[in-house]
Amino acid sequence: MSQEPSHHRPKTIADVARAAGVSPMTVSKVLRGTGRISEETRARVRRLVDEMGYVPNSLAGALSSQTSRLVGVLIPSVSDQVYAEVLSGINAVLNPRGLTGLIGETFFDPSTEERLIRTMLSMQPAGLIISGGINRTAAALRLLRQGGPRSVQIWDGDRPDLDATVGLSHVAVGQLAAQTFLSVGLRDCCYVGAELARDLCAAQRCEGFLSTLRQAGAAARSITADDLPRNAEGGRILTERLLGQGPLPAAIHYLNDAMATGGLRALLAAGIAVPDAVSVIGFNGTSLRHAIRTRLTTIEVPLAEVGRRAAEAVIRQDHPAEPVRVELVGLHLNPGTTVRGLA
Amino acid sequence: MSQEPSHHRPKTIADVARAAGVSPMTVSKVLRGTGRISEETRARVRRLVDEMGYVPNSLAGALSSQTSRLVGVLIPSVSDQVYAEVLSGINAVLNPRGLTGLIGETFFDPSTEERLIRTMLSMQPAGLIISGGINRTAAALRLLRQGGPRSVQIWDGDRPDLDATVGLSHVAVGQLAAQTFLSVGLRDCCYVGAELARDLCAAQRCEGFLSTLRQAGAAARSITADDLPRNAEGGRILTERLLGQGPLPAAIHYLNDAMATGGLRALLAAGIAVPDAVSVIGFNGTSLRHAIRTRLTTIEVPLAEVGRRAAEAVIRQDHPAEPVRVELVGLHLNPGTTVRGLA
DNA sequence: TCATTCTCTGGTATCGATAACAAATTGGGT
DNA sequence: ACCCAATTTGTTATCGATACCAGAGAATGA
Repeated sequence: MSQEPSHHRPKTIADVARAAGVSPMTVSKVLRGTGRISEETRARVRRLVDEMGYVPNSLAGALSSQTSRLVGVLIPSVSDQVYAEVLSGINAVLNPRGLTGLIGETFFDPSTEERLIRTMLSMQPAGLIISGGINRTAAALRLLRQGGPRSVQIWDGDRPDLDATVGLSHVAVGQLAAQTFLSVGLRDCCYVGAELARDLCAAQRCEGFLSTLRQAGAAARSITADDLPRNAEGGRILTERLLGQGPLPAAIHYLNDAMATGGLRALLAAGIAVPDAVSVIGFNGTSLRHAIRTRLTTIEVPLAEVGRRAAEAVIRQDHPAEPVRVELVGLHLNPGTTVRGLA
Repeated sequence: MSQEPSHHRPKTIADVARAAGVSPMTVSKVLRGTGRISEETRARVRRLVDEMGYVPNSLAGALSSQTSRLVGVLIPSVSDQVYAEVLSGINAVLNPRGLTGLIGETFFDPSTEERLIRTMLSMQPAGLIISGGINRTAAALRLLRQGGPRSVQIWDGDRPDLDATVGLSHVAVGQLAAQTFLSVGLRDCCYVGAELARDLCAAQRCEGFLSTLRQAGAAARSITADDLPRNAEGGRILTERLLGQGPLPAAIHYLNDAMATGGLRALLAAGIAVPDAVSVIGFNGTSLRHAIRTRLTTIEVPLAEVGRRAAEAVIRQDHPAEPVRVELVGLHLNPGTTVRGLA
């Protein structure tokens, strides 16, 4: 509706410089607050920048200065509440500092992860935050170690990797669930999960759960599937399968709260009382803390904090060759109402 | 542990070219599959690229070719399940095409949004996807219209804006909730929400809800707060406030399912039967579809589809100056069990 | 007065890739 | 043998900013 017919060439720093009667270098310095520029020039340049609606080309800037304001973030899935919370914590640290997150979803697939790492690295990010608990390809590891930007592993604290690690011990989660059941005298327990072949963190929780029970002489088994989703529906189906397999366990630990919720539905539908007949513990489902009537007993982790600390680690400016740093976050048992006899 | 002491300068296309005995241009062509290169050279270059672990610098590539493989995405919050689903849909389209999303959270704040738009534009993205339902600053609008990349508004379909819009009619959501209540004879209704001053979409749902009821001669009110979170806790607090304000409404429509869940808890805690004494309708809480025992009646929107279609719109290569395109997605009433007398 | 130090500003080369075009090579066809 | 076309490869300029250093004035000190 106005101005030049169209394609008004995007403004460059040179346009601003010309308008302000200074050199591009001076404009650059004003914009970045480096060097010594007189207050007068500074004001004039800033006014021009505003008036002209000049937006710097940070691709060019990054190329020239060899430092970008991008941070790559690789997580299994953004629609999984657990990782979304972590992502939110990451952003809370990056954003105020002018850094922007490049987001990639691996869906627990090593080759997808490798492809994304390659893509991220090609954007010359200031750092990389990558979810652990996945079987990295050799090529992916090579790429990360080739003297690229600092990389931080999150989530999996049992197998620290990359330049730093911020996560939790998934083995400890399984142990805590087992000990909780044992502490109230439940000695026939089952782990229910999906995709354990790909999600090594879930596999560790399962392993920690089963071995703790067995060491205590309790009965321990698991029922899993690699082709079912790790949501309420998957939990429902696996629980129905479990119900069809003969005697009921006294307690069930689910891969996550979504699956536990589906499981509870299946149990209730089958007329099995929770927690009187079967006790249930989930894992980390933020949105279900406040569920209705039946409050799921679950193990919680400070998800946003994992993200924040990972982001802080990735932008830290310390000696690059220092030993691998590992930070673990704590676990919290939310008692809920689905474990019989729990305080 | 090996190789050069450290700082092995990252490899460039020139290094690969030298090793392969060809010019950088040839390597570039092989890597992008453009131009005509003999099969022999092609194979040699590819082998070298692999062996050397060369990763292209796409910042430099973008600067040179004036087209990046970045798409900016601005949503209110990634930890809000609703927007996370949308983001997931966006990624599902971008990722397979080698595009990467730059993520920014506005938290419904116009000045944060403006700052993020500026940041995104500085990365020369191929396009921008921005959540609507927020009072954009004049400066933000100016930036977007200054002939930058194609921008697509999502979520808010009532006030189309930018180069294209993919969303839903929030007014229609409110109307649907109202009509549902009216259809079963509930004529004293209340809207419960938070942050309506900033989230214009929620405000429209409220408006559509109240005005539909009033036009039908039913009693309609709302209780909101701008300083409460839009989650279960906020829902609980506001519902308690509502309970303290005298006579109970016959039906409540909540801003989202998280708030509705908190509200249900408050109602049950106060000994108020749902749906016998009070009926409840939520909005769009994907994780609660399968809730336990009490299944929330809610209005659902194909969230991932909104994301997918927005992503498709942003990468579409059609005439840039075509009229604003608007795509609306449909609403779906999930009957649940919290509306008395609903089929 | 002149050297010296600050303060402020600008010139030049460069970051790593690609667009556009030019050149070299090859293979027929007559 | 020669020319034309097709195929393959290379040269040069450029994208928009910044690092690095040089240079011009102004202020200070002796």
